[in-house]
Amino acid sequence: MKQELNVSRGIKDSLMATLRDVAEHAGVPILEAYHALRGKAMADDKNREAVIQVAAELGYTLNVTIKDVAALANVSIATVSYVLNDSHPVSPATKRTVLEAVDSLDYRPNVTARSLQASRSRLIGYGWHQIKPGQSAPLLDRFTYWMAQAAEASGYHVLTFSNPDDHPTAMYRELIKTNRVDGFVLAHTNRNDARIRYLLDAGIPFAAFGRANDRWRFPYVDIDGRIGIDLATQHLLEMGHSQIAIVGWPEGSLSGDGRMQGYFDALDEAGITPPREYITRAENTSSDAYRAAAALMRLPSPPTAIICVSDLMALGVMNYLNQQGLKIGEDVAVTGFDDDPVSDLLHPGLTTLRQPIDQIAAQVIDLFLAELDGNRPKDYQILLAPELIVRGSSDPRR
Amino acid sequence: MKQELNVSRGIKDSLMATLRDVAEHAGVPILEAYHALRGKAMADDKNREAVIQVAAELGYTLNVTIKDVAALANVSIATVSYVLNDSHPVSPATKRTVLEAVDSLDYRPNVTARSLQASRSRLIGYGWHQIKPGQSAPLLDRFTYWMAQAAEASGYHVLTFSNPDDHPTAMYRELIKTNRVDGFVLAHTNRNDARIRYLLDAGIPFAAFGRANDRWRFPYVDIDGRIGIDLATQHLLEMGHSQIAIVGWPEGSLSGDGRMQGYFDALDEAGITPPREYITRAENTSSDAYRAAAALMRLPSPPTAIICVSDLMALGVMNYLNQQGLKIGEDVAVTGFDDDPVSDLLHPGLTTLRQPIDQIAAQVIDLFLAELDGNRPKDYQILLAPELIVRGSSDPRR
DNA sequence: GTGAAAGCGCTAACAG
DNA sequence: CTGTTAGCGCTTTCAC
Repeated sequence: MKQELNVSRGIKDSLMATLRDVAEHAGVPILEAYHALRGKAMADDKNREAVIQVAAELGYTLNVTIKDVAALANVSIATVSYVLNDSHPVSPATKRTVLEAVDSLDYRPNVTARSLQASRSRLIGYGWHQIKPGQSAPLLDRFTYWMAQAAEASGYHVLTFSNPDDHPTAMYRELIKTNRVDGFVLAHTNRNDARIRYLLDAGIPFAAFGRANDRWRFPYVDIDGRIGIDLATQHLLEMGHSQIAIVGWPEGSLSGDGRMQGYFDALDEAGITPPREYITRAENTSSDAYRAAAALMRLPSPPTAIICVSDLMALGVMNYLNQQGLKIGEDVAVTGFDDDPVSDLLHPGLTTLRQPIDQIAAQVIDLFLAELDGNRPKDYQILLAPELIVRGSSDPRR
Repeated sequence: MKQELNVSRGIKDSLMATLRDVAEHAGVPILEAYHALRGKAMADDKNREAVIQVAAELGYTLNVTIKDVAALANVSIATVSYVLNDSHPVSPATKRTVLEAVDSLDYRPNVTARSLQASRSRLIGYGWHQIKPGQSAPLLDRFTYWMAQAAEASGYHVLTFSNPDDHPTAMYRELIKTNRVDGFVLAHTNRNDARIRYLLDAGIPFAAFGRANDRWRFPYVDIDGRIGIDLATQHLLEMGHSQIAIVGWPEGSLSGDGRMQGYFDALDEAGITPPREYITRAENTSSDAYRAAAALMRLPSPPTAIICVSDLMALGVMNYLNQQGLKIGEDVAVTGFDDDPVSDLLHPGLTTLRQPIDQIAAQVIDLFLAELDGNRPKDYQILLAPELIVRGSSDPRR
C-alpha cells in the first residue's frame, strides 16, 4: 500500500520523501542509501551515485526519522516508539531488530516532535541577572553553569534570556505562553520579588536560588549566612581577637540581616558585647566599604579584626588598610563572604566563606523538577552552610 | 459539522477539548468561557461556575490555541495563520476580526508546533567554557549575557549546555541530531579546536567569538590584541617610559602572539629596541606572573613599566611590586588586558584594555543568523579594537 | 479572499 | 506482541 502510494506519487512529488523512498527509487537497500548519503565509503560506487542522484531529484536531505527506523526494521513506527520509550511490551527479537536499526542509522528522536506531543519542552528558563557596569557576579555565573549541568543529567536544558528592568515579568510570561519552557529557575531574588509574585500567581512551576519574604511559600535553596558569619567570627576569636567589628549591609535584606545575626550569635556565645561603633553598615561596593573601614580605624579604640559580609566590601577594607600601611592579617584581620575568585589572588589571600554553588544548583534543579511533577518534597526550603576558607588576611601563617 | 461532531462525542470523550467545546457545553459565548477560566471578574457568576464545572468534566485546562482564535473570529485556522504571519492576502475586515480575537484571548502561537512544522527551533546552542577551580572568566560570562540579548532581538533564544572535556563534540552532535538547536555559537576557541573541526565537517551552522587557524574558513569575531597592546605601549611611552618590559604567554597561541606583536610594533615605531630580558613569557596565572615580575625587577637595569597580556597576570605583577614596597604607577607602571571587574577595584586601579563585549556578542549573533540563512557576508571574519582604560597603575594622576 | 486538509515526527489508544 | 490511527498546534498547498 505504502509502496504503491510512493510509486504513484512519482519522483517529483512535493511531499517529504523518506529514506525508504530514496532507496527504492535508487533500487538499493535502505542501509546502503543511508551510507551513500552520509558520504561513507561503500562497496558500490555506482549505487552511491544513483542514490545521490535520486535524493537530489526528490529534494531529500538526510534526516533519519522514526519512519526510516521502522522501515529498516520492518516494523511499525509504534513498535519503534515502544522500544525507545520502553512504554509497551515488545518481544526480545523485535526489540533487538529495532535497536540494531536505530544503531545503524544513528537515529535520535526529534525532541521538537516529542515536545509537541507531550506539551512539554524539557527546557528550563533562566533570566540573566542584570549586570550593573563595573560590577560582576561570578557566583551567579557559576551557578548558571552548574545548573545547566544538573539539568542535563535529568534530560533537561537551560534556556537563558535577558529580562529587562522595566518589565521584569514580560519575558517569563512570553516564554510560558508560547510553550518555550516548562518553568523557571530564579536567582538573585529579593524580598518582594515581582517575578516570584507573578509566577506564584500564575501557577507557573519554578524554584529559586535565594529567599524572598516569609509570606510566600515556594521552593528555594539558599545559603545560611548566619552560620557563615558565625563561623568567621568564631575563627577570629580563636585567632585571639576580641575587638571585632563588622561591615554589613543596610538593614532590611533577608540575607544581610541573617549574616549580621551570625556575628552577634558568635560574640554572644563568647560573652562579648561589641561596642556600638563596631557595627557599621554600607552599600555593597568596594568604595563604601573603604569609607566604613576608615571610620572604624579612626575610632579611639579601633578593632583588630573586621568582618565583611561580602568579598567586594572586604576588598575595599583591604584597600584602605593597605593605603594606611597597615599589615593585613597581622595588624588587622579581614574576612569576606562568597569566595570570589579574586580572594585567592590577593596578597595576602582573603579569608572568606565559600558557597557550595554546584550543590546549590543541583538542589535547585531537583526542587524544580519535583515542582514540575507536582510533588513538592517536605523540605522544599533548603538552607546550606557555607565553608570557611582561611587565608592570610586572618591568619599570618598562611 | 464540527458542532455535530462535538456534541456526538459527548462530554466524557477523551479527545482534547477546545475552548469552544467548553463554551458550548456550558451554553455560554467563547469569550465568557475564557474569562471564567482565567478567573477574571464576570457579570454572571452562575455561568462562571457552569464553565468551570464543564471544564473539569472535560478535563480541560485553559490553553488557547489557533483553533480557539479561529472559532471566536468565525474563520478557519488557516486564515488566522495568514493574518499572524502575513503570509497570504486577507481582507481588512477579516484581519481586524482575527486580531481582535487574538487580543481578547491573549493568544500566542505555540513555538513547539511552529518549530516542528518549520524544522527550525530558533534556538542557538552555547557550550559553557570549562571552569578550572579558582579561575573565573567574567568576560565570557558577560558574553553569554549579551549574546542572549542579541539573539532575542531576532526572535532566537540561547540554550546553554556544559560540554565535558573528555568528549568535546558529543553534546554538539546530540543537540543537532535531536533538532534541539539550529546551530551554535562558540567561544574560547583554540588553534585546533575539535569543535570547529567537527562543525565544519558536519556542515552545522555556527559562528565564533575567537579565531582558530588560518586553514579553516568560518565566521568569527575577535579582539585585535595587537592593536590593544600597541595602544598600551604607546600610552606608556607617552607617560615618559622607555624601559618597558612585557609579560606574555608562551609562544604559539594566536591571540597571545598577536598581543606580543603590538608591543614590538609600538616600540619599533618609537625607535626602541627592548633588551631581550624584557621579553618574558609565563602561563596565564597570577603566580606565574608574580615570578616573572620578580625576575624582571632583579635585572641589573629593571624596567620602569611592565605590560601584561592579561589582568590576571597584572594582578600577580602588582602583588610582587606591593610586596617589595614599590609604588605602583609611580615607581613602576603596570598594564593589563580584558578590564576584569577587579581592575577597577584595586588601589591603584589597573590600566587595561576593555573588550567591547556587547558589540562582539551582537556581531557574532549576526554572523550566525546569516550563516543559518546560508548567506555569509563578505566580511565574516571581524576584528574589533579594544579600548584603552587608563587608571592609576600607569598614571599617578588618576 | 477563504477554507479543507495534509502533513512536520512523535506518542498512545485501541484493535487485532 | 504488533500495527493502525488519531492527534499535539501549527503552516501551507490547493481548491473553490
